[in-house]
Amino acid sequence: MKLSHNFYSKDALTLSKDLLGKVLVRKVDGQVLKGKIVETEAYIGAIDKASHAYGGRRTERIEPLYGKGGISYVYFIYGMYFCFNVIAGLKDVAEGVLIRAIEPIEGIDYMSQIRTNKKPSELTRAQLKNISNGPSKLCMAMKITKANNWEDLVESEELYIEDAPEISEDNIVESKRIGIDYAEEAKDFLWRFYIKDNPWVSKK
DNA sequence: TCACTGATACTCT
DNA sequence: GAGTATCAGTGAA
Repeated sequence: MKLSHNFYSKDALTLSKDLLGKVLVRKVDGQVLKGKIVETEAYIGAIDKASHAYGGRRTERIEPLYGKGGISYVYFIYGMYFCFNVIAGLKDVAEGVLIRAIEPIEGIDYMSQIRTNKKPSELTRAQLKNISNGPSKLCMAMKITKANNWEDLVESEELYIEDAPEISEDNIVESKRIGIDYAEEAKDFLWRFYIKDNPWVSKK
């Protein structure tokens, strides 16, 4: 079942944990691609130097962050890559959750084709994980681009998140976030969450 | 398996 | 013009 607006109407930290184990669904080119969310990061604009919206900054690029919960925010980074975020909270509150890694469930053949031009059976274990164990990798695997920016995950039929059994607290690991060394004290916030012992997590 | 580094283009100052 | 919420390739063990 597709998650409702209600699910997203909470703060980013809670949503980050709640999203673990849920299933990201992408329909593209007549294919159905599904992946279990295994790693997330919270970004809270008001207090977080690592957030694009820190200190109330508001530009056209980050405008989706201020939108209502449940819309997508896809941004371009390092000249080559996309990252996919889910917006949390209410309108005009800049909170979001970065999806860092997924575990492919359905459409693996197609994702493998996109990423390596080979069938999954031809890949080594390492290559198989490499399909989606990182924020930009999962975007490539699922063909998420800037065209999917500002998409409503509750209304859309091409990009949404399905409900799945909750992950127990015991299996959620909190950790420091990644790739934000410039953010001073904010880089030490334990705002990254991942599913314990899941091989698809980008970094332990 | 791990550490290091270049690629690359979009956004804000 | 500078900086960036990253990745793939390389080389050494």
